[in-house]
Amino acid sequence: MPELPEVETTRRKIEPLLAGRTILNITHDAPHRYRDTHLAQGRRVSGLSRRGKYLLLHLAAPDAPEEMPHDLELIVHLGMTGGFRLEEGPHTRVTLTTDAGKLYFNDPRRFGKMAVVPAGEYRGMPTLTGMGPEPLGDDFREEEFARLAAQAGAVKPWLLSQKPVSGVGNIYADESLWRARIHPAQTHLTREEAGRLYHAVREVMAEAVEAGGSSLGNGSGNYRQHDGDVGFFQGRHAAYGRGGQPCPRCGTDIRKVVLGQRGTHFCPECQPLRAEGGRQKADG
DNA sequence: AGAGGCCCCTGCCCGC
DNA sequence: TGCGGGCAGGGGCCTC
Repeated sequence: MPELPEVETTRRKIEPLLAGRTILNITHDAPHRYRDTHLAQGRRVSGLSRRGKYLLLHLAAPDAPEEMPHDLELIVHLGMTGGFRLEEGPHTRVTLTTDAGKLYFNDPRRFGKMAVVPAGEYRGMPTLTGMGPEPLGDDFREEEFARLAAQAGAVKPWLLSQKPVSGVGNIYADESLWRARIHPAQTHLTREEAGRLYHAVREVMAEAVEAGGSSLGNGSGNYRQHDGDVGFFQGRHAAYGRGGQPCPRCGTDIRKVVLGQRGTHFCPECQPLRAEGGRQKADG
């Protein structure tokens, strides 16, 4: 369940199960995917935060006073199919045992990753190191976003890079571009286009978080929270997954193409590709 | 420096 | 029914 709204929903959902608990052990059979998890043993989970699509479990020494900052973090990335469960299943990859019980990490495709690191020490994790601002935070500023967008190549792969803004994945990139009426392959956004996209990203992310994210899949239950809850933002998708269906704004069939190796959905009428005509002087 | 391609994995759906 | 191909919400690494 892996874009920002799904990760944030996961964070909120598992926080009551983990906050204040002591980790007794973490077991798995893939040391290269789940690194140094033994370091979490005996630590107290002092809080759960999120950065982009990464979940961060704050790990404090057992005897550390409340006011002392945590010194280790368990970083969790859900990949494409990762999620937590209360019951063990055929795709359980990691078992997390605390003094309150067990929590299982379910991940059919095994793209998910975990690592225990010193707090804030993200060397060797290029995406986390180069992560752009949180889309719903005060650090995400329209002027800076527009400045970067003016220099960027195709806008959708640029959004997916996590550099201009964090947490945007394939669904919310398509939805944000649809809302901003910008073609996914548009390069060098104008100031007006960048402004529309900035606000679209913020709106889409805020609405999706409030909706509990998007739960795709065919009802078989792959994409849901540990307690069985599903998000309902998928019912509001205007472009993503709607190839061949009418655009909610103009009725033209949504087109599906491949861009940057990712399925990409857009309205050819509302989101025309603007020709990069006569070079303008970049004197600003 | 930065963009594009390929790879990591498994499951499911579709068409033949 | 069986099987091959294509596809899937991500990101790291390598190559130009």
